[in-house]
Amino acid sequence: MIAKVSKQPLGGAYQRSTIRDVAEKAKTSVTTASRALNGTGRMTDETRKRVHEVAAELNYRPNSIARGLVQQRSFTLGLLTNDTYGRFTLPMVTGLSEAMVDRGVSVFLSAGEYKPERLQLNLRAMEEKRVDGLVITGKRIDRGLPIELPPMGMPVVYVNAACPKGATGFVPDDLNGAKNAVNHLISAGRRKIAHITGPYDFKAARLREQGWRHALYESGLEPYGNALFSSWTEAHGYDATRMLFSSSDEKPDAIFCGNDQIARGVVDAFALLGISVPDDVAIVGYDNWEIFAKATRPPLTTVDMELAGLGRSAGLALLDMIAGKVVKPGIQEMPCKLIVRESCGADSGRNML
Amino acid sequence: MIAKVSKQPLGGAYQRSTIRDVAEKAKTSVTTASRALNGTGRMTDETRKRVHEVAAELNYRPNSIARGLVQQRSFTLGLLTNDTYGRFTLPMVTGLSEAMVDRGVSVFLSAGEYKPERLQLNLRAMEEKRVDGLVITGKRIDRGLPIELPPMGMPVVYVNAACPKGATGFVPDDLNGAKNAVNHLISAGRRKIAHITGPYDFKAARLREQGWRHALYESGLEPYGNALFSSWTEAHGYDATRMLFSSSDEKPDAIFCGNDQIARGVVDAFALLGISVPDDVAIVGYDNWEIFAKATRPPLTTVDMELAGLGRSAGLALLDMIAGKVVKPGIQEMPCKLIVRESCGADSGRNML
DNA sequence: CTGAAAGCGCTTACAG
DNA sequence: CTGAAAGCGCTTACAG
Repeated sequence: MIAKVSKQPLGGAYQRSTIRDVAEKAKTSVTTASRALNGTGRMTDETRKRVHEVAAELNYRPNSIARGLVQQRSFTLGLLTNDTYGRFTLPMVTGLSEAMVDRGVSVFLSAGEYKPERLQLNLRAMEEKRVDGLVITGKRIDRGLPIELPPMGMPVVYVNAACPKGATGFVPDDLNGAKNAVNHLISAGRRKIAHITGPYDFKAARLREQGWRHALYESGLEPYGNALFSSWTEAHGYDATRMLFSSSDEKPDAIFCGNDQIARGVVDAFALLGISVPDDVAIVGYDNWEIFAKATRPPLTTVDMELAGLGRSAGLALLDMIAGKVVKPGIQEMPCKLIVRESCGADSGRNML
Repeated sequence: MIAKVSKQPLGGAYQRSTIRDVAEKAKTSVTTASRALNGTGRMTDETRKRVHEVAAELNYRPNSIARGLVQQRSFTLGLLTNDTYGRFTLPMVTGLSEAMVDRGVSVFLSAGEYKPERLQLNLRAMEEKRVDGLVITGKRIDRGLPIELPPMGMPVVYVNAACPKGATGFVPDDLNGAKNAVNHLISAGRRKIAHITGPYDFKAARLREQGWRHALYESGLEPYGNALFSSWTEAHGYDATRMLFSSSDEKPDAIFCGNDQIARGVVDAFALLGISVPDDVAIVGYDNWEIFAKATRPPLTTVDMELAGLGRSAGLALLDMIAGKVVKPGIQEMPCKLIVRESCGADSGRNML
């Protein structure tokens, strides 16, 4: 016997079975069918089982639109971002959407919209879709999105973006991420540790620089010169390295880099200079952007910001807010994880926390 | 006077105004308000204008859930992908979602779900949300997604993924993309053009190889040896180049690479070999993955698959299918675009079509 | 333990 | 030109 799975009206769209179909076939009321399917109410196991069987037979899918209308919940979230390249957004949204789908919640993505009007248009579409909450995410922790939120009431969570007072936000703990990285170099015996990083104007760059200083200070070491702030590019790592090694000063035995692209530029410069990594100089990057970190020769030891976990935590917090629970406001700093590969001369294959 | 924008019930969620509020305040029936807002029906301009003013005053947002219930349309799309890294998905989804938001349609993203059960779970969530259609996308054009679609009726479009018979799909025209790239090298005076690319097992690799052969054939040139198929990695480009240049044979004066990572490896190998790019050897990559193409020294001439356009076209086709229009089935090959930078020795700054 | 009925916020024949 | 009423597919007091 073949289950009746579809009723195809002439020329119309695919027609799904409704809860009425299920109720009729299971010889119960719609009320009871609804309760059986949702695991609520009290009824004989026999009734509940029968309803479930019929639903499976009819390939029934509850219409979440109808449910949303009565429950005043859409079981959807909106994600607003201005991170066009997607470097930060994608892992984040992966973690978010995986955690959400397990709870029956789907995520609307608004990607690559960097113009304020476009962002606003997206927000309006999400308002009309009655998203239950909003995740706002950016590519730097010290900038908000140019967007005007709907007047109060809609739960919002910020990820890797500036977060208004009283709101809830999640960012990577860059200070300690950097400290751990530098401590790793120190414990591997390095003493003259330089720092090449992104623009001073980025809070992430300043935090990582602080982490570098703190770790050295705590071990009684001096920083090797000042941090070299500039752009987050390979070119900066490359140029800064050539500059560092063209002087006649005492050379560093390690370089902590503000991101993996810079680290890649550093390693490439050493290759051309004939300086060996990690024998002569140890390198640590930041981001664990695998397409760089793994392709560099040698592969980079680097700090992973655990962006998927960030997305996941933000989503769960948002769900709590939606459920009416009180969520601690303020910025939550989530731990980063050092990924040890070969560029720092320590045991590779071993991951330190 | 301050517009009344919210009614905050005690402890409850933010309460929006409904079409009833608008109708009452504009002193019309709900029917008329609905028609005024939707631009349908006939009525005095005066009435229509009044309704719109009141709606703006109340900061009214039509409840697309309620509308969806009666129109049997959700104005949402689902995107299913197994491209965890997001290299292909992100530009695609950007193009898709930008085109959709302008038409009032939002996109559910299911990212990073590579396990069949997870994909299936996502699909079920989207069925329950009553998405109007599905975009299925992958990272290679010769593989489908391990997913069982709901029995007939739901419009589906495939992007950069294998596409079942009778379905509609969009892929980049890799054959002509490669031909154009090689023709560009030929017109720049190169005659001994080698090809280093990804695994033979990938259709994209085979198509690009064919494009290379065809372009050479049409100009009466011989391919420089056989294409070197292996992995899509920098390491392969690096190793293949060292091999090519360690033999005593006549050296190629150009290398067409199957992707930008390979091209990067090739250029890096030349840097260490002391061979000048583009003076001694010209290089063309594939993908226009800017993080590679622009950071390579010199920056890469490369083929852009116009993934955003692919996403956009797929979305528009899907909308047509949803509207009941007949969409030509089969695979649509979309043109690629050669981006000229400095690695091929032609005028840089000029983009050829 | 079970069900009839109201209602979520819209749209759309149908009637005037 | 305008409106009263039915209905989309559910959930949930309320009643028995």
